Amino acid sequence: MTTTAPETTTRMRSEERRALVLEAATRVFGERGYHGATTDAVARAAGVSQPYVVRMFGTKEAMFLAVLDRAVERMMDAFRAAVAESADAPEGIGRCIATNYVELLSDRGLLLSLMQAFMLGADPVIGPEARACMRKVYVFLREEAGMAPDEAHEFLATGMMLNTLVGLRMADDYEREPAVRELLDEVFPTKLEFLLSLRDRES
Amino acid sequence: MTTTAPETTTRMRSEERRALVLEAATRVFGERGYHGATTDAVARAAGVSQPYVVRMFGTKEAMFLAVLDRAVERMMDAFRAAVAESADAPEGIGRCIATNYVELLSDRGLLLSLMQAFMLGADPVIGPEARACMRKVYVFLREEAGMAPDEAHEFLATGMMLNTLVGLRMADDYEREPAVRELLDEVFPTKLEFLLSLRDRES
DNA sequence: GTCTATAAGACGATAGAC
DNA sequence: GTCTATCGTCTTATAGAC
Repeated sequence: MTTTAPETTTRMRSEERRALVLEAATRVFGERGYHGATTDAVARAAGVSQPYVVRMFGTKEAMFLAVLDRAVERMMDAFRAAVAESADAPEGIGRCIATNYVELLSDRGLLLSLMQAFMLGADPVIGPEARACMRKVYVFLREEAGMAPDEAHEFLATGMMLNTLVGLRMADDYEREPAVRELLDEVFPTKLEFLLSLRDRES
Repeated sequence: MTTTAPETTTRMRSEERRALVLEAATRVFGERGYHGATTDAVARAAGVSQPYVVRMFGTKEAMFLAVLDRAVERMMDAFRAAVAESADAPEGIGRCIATNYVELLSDRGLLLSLMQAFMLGADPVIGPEARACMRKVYVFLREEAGMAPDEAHEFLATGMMLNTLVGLRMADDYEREPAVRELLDEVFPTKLEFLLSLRDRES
């Protein structure tokens, strides 16, 4: 309403910077976990100063919750897109969502940050928030994606396994270990090439 | 060889204490993760002093690796017992292992410590060790349990999901959230009572 | 809005008594 | 073998300049 042109520009740039830091935080949290990640590492990854990222979110904990919120929001967006696509797709809705799910790995750390949160159920602040994320996903699968309980269960189990294998960096052993090759060939039947390509990117 | 009676007694008590600390460490690492756990918390859980637990393992990292080793060893023991049992069991070997798997939850933190390690694939020391654990389990399922690749895959996926739901403390919402109730009823069809009973134990 | 400097606290590890 | 005391470091968060 009273928004002037310069003010809008500033706001936009500010939000862009925030998005940049949030993305860097997603990567760092995904890689090292909540406690292992430092605000300094996030700052360096985003190319800003450490006190600045703290200022931006107030506390490290609030920053993690923001990362979590963004992650689950993006995930739901991808799922919703998959449901829309699957209307005129020959393969089932499950496969359709699964394909989009694996592609979420492009957003480095997104699925891993979620997974890291899932391991902190005992935390008094992060725990409830993480449980809410899981509920959100399950309710989506049941109500919007129209899965039966056992379908949703199987879908979630596969997702957790994918996340775990990515967190483990199991692809690092793909060439060296025949058993690993067999496992990954089984788990990522179509998207293996994509997965292996992710290894080569920076730390 | 030169072992005297008193020395043996001392050794035994010493190993018992070590086992006690290892068990406490398993609980603490499982709950807070590698970085979130402090040597002080482990010490308090074991009822000894903080410098003592550091002395015992040299470093926090070495202590975590010892926890990891014990965890995977206990898991394989449980699996081997299940395979032996399944010889004259009507249900498949998968169900038999799965039953023993859920009962591993009694050893508080054992499965969660493993899962925490799986999220640290990027760590230069813990990462390779964690991948070795996963390989060990997969090779066991394929070669000793006689599972086909897709059976082993499904078994692992279910296991990762169980671990995740336990790490999330999803059972805390069982009564309050109908969706959670539905999910847990689906995932833990026979062992739900057992799972819910675990909630009530101390922190 | 973003930085430098730094305070305050937590943590892993060591020294040394018993 | 186990403790108390403590050092040095790392880390979050604040103060304040620009």
